[in-house]
Amino acid sequence: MGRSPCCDKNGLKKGPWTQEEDLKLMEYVQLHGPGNWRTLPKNAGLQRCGKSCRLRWTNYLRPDIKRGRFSFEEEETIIQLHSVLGNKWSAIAARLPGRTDNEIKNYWNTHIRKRLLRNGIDPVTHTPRLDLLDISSILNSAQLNLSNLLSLQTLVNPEVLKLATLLASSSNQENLEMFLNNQMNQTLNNNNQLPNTLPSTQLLNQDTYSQYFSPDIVNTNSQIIDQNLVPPCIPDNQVILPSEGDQFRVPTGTTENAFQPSKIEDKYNSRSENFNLDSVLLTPMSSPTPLNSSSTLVNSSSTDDDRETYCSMFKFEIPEGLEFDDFM
DNA sequence: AAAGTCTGCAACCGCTTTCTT
DNA sequence: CAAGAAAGCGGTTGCAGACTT
Repeated sequence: MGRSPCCDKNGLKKGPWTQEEDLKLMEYVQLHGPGNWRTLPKNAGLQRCGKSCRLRWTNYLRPDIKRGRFSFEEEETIIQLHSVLGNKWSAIAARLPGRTDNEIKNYWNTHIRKRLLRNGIDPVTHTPRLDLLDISSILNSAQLNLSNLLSLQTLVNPEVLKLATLLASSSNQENLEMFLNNQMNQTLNNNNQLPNTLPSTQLLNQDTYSQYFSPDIVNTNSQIIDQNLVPPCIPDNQVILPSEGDQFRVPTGTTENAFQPSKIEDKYNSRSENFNLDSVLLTPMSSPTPLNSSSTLVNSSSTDDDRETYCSMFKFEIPEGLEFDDFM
């Protein structure tokens, strides 16, 4: 059988902690150390449940907690980690000494997220928001050629645009139109969030996938940098097609041949000892939108703070040992 | 000055994972 | 090994203070 209940919920106090309660908890923990939260409230003379005590200690009373405003460096770290880890607040907090997951979560929701939205950045995908654009008018009015697409590069999610370029350059304009329409519909269906996954679930199998793309687009799961966090998505030296739910990106500057399986395999086979194909494919390789004064997202009226935040989101590291040009 | 609205954050809720018996 | 509690975690809520009308 399991353990006995941690506490009788009846009659236990809830809500804000008083100074007296804080003192009792601090004194007890200083004497006996944190842990054993089940018996702590009774032993410390607190009318709280153990869970409440644990939260109060870890989020507020712990002596190593750094209080006060987040520094620029901390904010930048949060944004970068969030782009990789998503809402894994505890994982983010583990990399920010003195900050709790709750504090980071609150700061994200009340400050960073709002600023990103204000700057036209999707806080979920960390890319410019596709829904801010009228893709349908682009499709209806403009010739879908390479130069038109490239002229949009400062506006559209660069990954999507690159994929569009890829398709456009291979005389695949019908597919491009379908793809962009699907991106747009998906965006609207997802509360205006720019999707990083393929447009809809019925497309996410190998058969229907080929409606849109030739197999030279590699599944990279490129938002995931830390391989320890996920099962390897590139088994052995195989280049695999996306499966349901997989994410994909195409590096900036990719030509249509760059991701042909043979190219990847050649690169893999000729790798040096420390060349790690997984890390290459798992790492976002784009340096997406040119952040210059003509960008509509970072313009002359943006504050330095805004610029820094925006720029910082796209700092990705290229794995050591990778000659990126060789891939192109 | 009062009422209404917004903002930030501590604390709670409920689900999942880990641990103990 | 199973049952069930503790611990961990992310999402949400409630409230106090700040700000706006």
